[in-house]
Amino acid sequence: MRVAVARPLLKTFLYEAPTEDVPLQPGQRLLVPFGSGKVLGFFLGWEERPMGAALKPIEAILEDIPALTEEVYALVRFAAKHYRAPLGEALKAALPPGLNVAKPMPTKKARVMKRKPWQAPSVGEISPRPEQLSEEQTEVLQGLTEGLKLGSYRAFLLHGTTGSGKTEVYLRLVEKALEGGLGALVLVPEIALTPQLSGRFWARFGDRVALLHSGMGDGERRFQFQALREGRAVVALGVRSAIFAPVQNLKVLIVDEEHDTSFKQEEGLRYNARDLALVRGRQAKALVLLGSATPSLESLYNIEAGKMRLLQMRQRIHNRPLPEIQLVDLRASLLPPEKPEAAILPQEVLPHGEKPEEDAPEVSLLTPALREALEEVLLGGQQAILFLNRRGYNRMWLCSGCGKTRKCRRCDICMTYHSKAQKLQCHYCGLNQALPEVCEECGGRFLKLGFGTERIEEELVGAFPGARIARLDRDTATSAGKLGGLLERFSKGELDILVGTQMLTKGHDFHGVTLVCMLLADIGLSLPDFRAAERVFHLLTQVAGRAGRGERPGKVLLQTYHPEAEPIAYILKKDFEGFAHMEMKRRRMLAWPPCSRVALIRIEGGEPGLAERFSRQLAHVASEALCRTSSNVRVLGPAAAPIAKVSNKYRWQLFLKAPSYAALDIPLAAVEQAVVNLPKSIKVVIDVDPTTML
DNA sequence: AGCACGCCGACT
DNA sequence: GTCGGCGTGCTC
Repeated sequence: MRVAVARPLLKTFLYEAPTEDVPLQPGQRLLVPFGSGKVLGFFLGWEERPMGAALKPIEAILEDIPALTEEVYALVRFAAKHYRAPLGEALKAALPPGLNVAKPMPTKKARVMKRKPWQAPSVGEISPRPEQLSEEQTEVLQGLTEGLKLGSYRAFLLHGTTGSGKTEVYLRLVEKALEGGLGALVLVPEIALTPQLSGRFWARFGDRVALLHSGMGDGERRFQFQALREGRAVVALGVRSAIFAPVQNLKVLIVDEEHDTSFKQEEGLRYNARDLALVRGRQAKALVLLGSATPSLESLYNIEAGKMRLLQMRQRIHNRPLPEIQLVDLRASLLPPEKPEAAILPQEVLPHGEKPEEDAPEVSLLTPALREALEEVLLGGQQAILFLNRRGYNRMWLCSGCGKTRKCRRCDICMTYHSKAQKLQCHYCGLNQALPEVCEECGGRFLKLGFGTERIEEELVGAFPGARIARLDRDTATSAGKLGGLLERFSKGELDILVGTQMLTKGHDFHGVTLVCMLLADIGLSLPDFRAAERVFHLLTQVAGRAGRGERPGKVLLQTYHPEAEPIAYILKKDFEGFAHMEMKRRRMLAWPPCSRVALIRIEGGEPGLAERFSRQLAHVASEALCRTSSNVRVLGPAAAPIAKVSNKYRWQLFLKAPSYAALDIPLAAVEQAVVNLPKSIKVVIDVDPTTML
């Protein structure tokens, strides 16, 4: 019998079948002897023993009913092939903790003995089921219901402005599915699976919903998985790995915030759950609904190609106005007129090795315009969200003597100063370092440059002593409980101002918020990634969307050094279509996705020269393979990765850019073959359809 | 990924 | 003279 072992090996293996006649289904979990030990394996199919081959017998069958349903098994096979991952490793990735190890499934008895029924988390304010839907909601839902009735594969893109009531559409669609005895799967971004959202599903569907979230304990996750597998739960709500959930009779798949990058798994089986939702939907003859206020260019491309139908909701519910967006030009508002560049340079973009002015004026992101707006909010008893996509206090410490910044000794990255922990921290590898008094190299004193959320919080507390202020980022929301607690306090009006990072941007529905400020919109604009502009545009739209979701209209302050930059200019015009057209034209011209297909090959090694040498070799191998074909695939690079060293590994990378997915196969196969002969100290990662080039 | 086998430095 | 470093190679 053919078996895939749960190891990162491209080969599969043959074993002696059990002597008695046992029915086995593809994907069924086995225990097999492998090398000197025993490992988890997956049954693939029956196969004759080759002449003269000595095969080991399998050790045990770990389950009677396969954890992986036939449908999920087919999906994983597709994913393993598409993303070029070993099948055994991919199958393992599709299983919840506890079932992805070489042990039998825990017995029913053990499960009954544990865990009282699952409790919905404490949630604060939950919007009740509205009696009446908006006109647009009704129309969209009608289109979806008709699609569902057809019982064949259909894909829709719901482009709904922030606050237009997309979540209610999802809930109603799931209701429809359940009425028809059908199962549903809802995927949300990592950070958006807040108590608020799960609370709404729980309130509507009770324990017919299984929640699948990485923040849950292993036992809980397995329990939820089993509830789906056994049909006790019929709706799965979860983050990207929930794409493999064993929902029975699956006929509705929903991907909320489909543009979000957290749907991409960045290790092992590097799948994109949004893309796999379309594949699974096709396989299951189901309806797939992708929703977003800022659809990805990939989805817009699919609309153009007629592969998906576009549904739109342009109005906010109750016809609430979209927030007014006001530009705050940091160049004008921060600077002493006689010395403009002095304040800009040290704060953000300091060219390599250049010394900043020592007498650079103290600047603050609490601009006069923002202070004024905050005062108004506080006087009116309303709430404000301040957004800054960077945690910590200072972005970097720079020696005024020698001009060098404090860098992580394991990574090619400036360390961030954290005032609460009194540490310098590397945001890439997590390394902490005690604070140096003066520069270790020249004894110079440090210039403490750049802003993080900690610094903003401190400034706020100083500027508005009476206000109730809290910070929400990875440093304060260290657990699901703390995150929920902060969100709940804010939602109940026990806080006036919340300052935070991305965590604040997604899916939250705070009705008291009338002011949102993007403290520094420029972050991310200049990343060397063809999606940089799209990312910034998405982020700014999402942030702006948090304002004015209640009775009172909202206002957004957008602070920037680059008001002319395209994503920012289009945000100010509230012109999604304009941005999308412009960006699509650019992608087409430069042949970047979605107008092409890309694979990234990253080569990591412990010494700088090693990674470089082998990346050149692999680039050569790819080019050679392409010489023999007529396809116009291009090999870009190799070049040092933008962050050239992470955790003491030097990183080089090259790209393959192809007109179609199929054209990537020849060069990738050649690279894979060459990798086998590389020394083991070199790590090579192939990322098909990468979401980030860093 | 594990795990074993196999050749070169600091210790009982 | 050994214990052990991790480079290389294999796992049905």
